[in-house]
Amino acid sequence: MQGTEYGDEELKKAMAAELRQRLLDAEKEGRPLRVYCGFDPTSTDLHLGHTIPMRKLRQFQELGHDITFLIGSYTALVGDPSDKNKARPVLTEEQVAHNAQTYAEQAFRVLDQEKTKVRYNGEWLSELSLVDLIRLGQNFTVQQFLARDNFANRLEKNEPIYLHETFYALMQGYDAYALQTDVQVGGSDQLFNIIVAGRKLQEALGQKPLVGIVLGILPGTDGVQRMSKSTGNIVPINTGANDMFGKLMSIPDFVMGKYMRLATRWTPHEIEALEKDLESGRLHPRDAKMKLANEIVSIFYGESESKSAQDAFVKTFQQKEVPDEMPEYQLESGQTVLDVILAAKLAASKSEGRRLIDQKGVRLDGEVLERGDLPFPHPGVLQVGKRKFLRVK
RNA sequence: GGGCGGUUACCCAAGUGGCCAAAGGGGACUGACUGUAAAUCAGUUGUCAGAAGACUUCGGAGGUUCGAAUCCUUCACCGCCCA
Repeated sequence: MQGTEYGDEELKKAMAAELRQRLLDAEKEGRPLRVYCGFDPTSTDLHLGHTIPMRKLRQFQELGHDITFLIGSYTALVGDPSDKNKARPVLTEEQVAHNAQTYAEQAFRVLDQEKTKVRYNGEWLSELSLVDLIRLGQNFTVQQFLARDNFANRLEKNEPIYLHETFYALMQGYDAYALQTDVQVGGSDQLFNIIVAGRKLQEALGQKPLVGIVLGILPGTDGVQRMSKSTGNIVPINTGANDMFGKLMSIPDFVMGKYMRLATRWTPHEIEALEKDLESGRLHPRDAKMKLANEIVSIFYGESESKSAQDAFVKTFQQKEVPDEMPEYQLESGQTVLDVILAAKLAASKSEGRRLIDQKGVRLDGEVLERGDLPFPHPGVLQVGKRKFLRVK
């Protein structure tokens, strides 16, 4: 149960016990557990936060259980109201289909494609009639919803709570029923949907209530806020090993523990040992973070790519050497320094380019360039800021 | 249906006729330092211009005024309360 976060010790115990019982039952019946986690395909890129429940699915998979990667094609059509300030444009079916495709592709960096069922909740949700929906609703009271943290908070702050947000729980609960779920995995923000909605609906519809595996939420690169695209603190999983390594090295020290628990394959014991070494000073925080970054990058890109990402990182940032690989640019006659910066898109505007030069952030072969309006001095390696390099020929 | 309030830059948010390209915070970026793209400290953060300066921006459109984010009209969207 590493990385779980029920926010309630009793619930955790109950779930652990039920899981044990369920495993025994399944064994008796000679079948694997049906485990699923749902993802709403609202954008094209999965990030590290999404992969936390996926890795939990993977563990079940390795133990021989039956895994469903559920794509919330129907729930995504409605539009997730969590960014409730903005009317999020309702996605078209094409967009959803496209996003779903990229989600599935990325998901197989974590899951075993051969053994994973991919399902879309539109398969059954689109079949529900209004009467069906009303019947589902009869299983819940408004008070139950109002007791839920995020609704209670919003009520308190006089912020809107949309009616369809309550449908969300019902839809998700119905997913659990439709999949005859034994175990549902999700983040702690899904606690209500999983534990209240899913279990209750299953019971009402004559199924045994599922066991919820509720995982902690991974903070973003700022170390505090939940990782999410709109906050701009994500570690995307599809941008290459180097980028991922660097992004991971930029997390604050204090959040390393959470990353270790949620995003690595390490055992609780190993993590404890690491943390002890950190505390006693035997292990340097920087080295611990490198180990962490290396571990996580390996999960997605494999050992050798991760190793070379680490080498590149050390070279560039620790030893301040020029990286081996960088984009190239063919100098044209008469171009000024600023022209080149702009042409190679190292700055978004001339003003920004000037600022960078004023701030001594532009170097050619290590020499700070003081003027942007002079002709480009000579071919060489142009560095803009810490991370942008360009080989000018 | 009635009453009240809101819409400001990447995000949150101040500003209620000139001193506003617009406070503050977050984020992002740069530099110093270092232990890394951690932490800390300093700076930058509309566009164009070498600079003086010019231009565009405060939900949309129109108007008043020498001058509007600020006042008026109108349209759109949103929130809260009462029913």
